[in-house]
Amino acid sequence: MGKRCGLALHSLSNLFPDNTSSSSSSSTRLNQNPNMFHFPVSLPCSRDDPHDSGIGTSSDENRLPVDELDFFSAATVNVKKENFHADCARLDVNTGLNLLTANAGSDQSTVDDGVSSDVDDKRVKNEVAQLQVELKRMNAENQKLKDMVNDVSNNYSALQMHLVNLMQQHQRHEVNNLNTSVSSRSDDVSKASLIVPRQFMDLRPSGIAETDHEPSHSSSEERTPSGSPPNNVQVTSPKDYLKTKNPVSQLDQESSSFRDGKRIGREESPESENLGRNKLQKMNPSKPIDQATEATMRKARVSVRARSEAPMISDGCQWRKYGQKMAKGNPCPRAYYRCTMAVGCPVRKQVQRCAEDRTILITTYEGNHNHPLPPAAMAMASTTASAATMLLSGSMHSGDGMMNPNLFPRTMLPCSSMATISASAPFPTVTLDLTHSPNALQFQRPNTQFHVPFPGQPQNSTSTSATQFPQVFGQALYNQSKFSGLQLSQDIVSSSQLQQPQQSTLADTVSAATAAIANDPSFTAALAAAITSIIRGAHPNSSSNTSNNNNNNGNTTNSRQ
DNA sequence: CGAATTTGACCGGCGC
DNA sequence: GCGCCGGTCAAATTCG
Repeated sequence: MGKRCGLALHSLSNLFPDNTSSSSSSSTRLNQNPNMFHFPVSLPCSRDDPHDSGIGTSSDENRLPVDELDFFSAATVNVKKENFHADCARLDVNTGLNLLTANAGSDQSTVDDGVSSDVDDKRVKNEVAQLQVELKRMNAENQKLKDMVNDVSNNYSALQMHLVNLMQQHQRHEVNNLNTSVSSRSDDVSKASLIVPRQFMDLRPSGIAETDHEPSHSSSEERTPSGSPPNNVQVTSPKDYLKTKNPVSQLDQESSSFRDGKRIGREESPESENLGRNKLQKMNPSKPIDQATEATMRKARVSVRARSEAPMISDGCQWRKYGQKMAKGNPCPRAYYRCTMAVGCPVRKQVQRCAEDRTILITTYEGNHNHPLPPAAMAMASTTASAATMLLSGSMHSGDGMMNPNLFPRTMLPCSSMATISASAPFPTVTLDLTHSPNALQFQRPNTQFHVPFPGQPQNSTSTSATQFPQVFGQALYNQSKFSGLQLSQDIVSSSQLQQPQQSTLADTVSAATAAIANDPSFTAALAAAITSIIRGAHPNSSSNTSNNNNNNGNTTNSRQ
């Protein structure tokens, strides 16, 4: 978790450009804590008037992050007053507690100077005492932050449900059509694409295990996950993708999957294991859901479609090619890579060009890294994880009757705008499509493919692989905010893209994207959603991942011989 | 010479 | 049961 937070927040915190602030003081504060979890903390207190905060010290004034706080000023005025003290504490936490404390301590010690010759000792003691107090305060603040995150999460869920309902109402007639299509499902692929059983993945930690009572609406028309990417049929295989409950840990689940001795043959192949497990689950519904969950989680994939002349998208990770096959229905070979950044890392990816448009490179990621990732890789990983979370979390509500499962794609996906849930693969696959024009937008009904383009993606643009993910990143935040029911201007995404040099590294693009986002008032919404996502364990590089390392390592090492 | 890639073979799942 | 297919392995080959 810490890693995840560090990553996401770091990137975000870096976003706060000094240029956004008119005063140098704010920038100073920002610089002090580039890695700090400022976002939630600063919300209430932020803003321009340090004086109101009652923190009268000059140091406080200096520390005030004008710009950062400005983002939230409108929305948090009341909160500010109500939580005055808490805000003060937050300021202390954010701005560098030690400095403030040290100053106060020194002041106090100054008073003591005439009393004793042990001024230094007393000063130190005072400082220690104050630090302890501050530490307690910080702990309290942390707790508050957790509460805030929970609130955001709850709001997220509520808004999401509300949005779904609204869209359902507006699209009811279409839903009827969909239902008709579902009932009369035929072999026609186009029809099948309309059939969209709920998504079975629920990455939310708090997520209630979604019970899947629905009959299988469809099975995989194609076994190739990315074999026919252009047509992302939005169908899942309910029975294969058993319900999941706790995302917390995808990795944990993955690693734990090695416990059962079900594996036969190649034990290092997670895919095989999962397939077998899924199958087993079908046959034995009474089996603990955990196994099914594990299988589902492991099978979850994120596919990225991007136009690129490069043979492979640079995503910050190190990969080794271990195979290449000619996939059926695609003249272009499919290359198989595994992550080599750590021994036993279970992450694999497939790279293949689109049969219809060979300028489109389809990269499909599977699994979670069991090792720390470089910033660039983390940005990508978090983006894809966020995308998956955004889409998949929507499934949670399908079980409560709030949403017609068949409606899911038309409601959720348009909102998520950048991703699709593909049923063309035997595994739940989130497809991030970077190949569509920005104007083809979210609420535009994506025909039979629920292929939703990135709003900020230039159409028909041929870009280097390195330029793709920044857009994804910005889009991810955009979608996060949107999915949370909050509005984040698309300008953020667009501007972030504009700031991207064509040959920039992923880290640079991420920074640029985040910087662009920082200029938008609704940035907080995006951050809130992102944080929520992180807290929920959507981030691939979570501490839980680390805990899984051992298991994963054992897994991969269990080769045939 | 070590590392990375290539490529044919192998394995398991799945449909017929 | 058989064949197809996706995915993986590992020996052979290539590269730096």
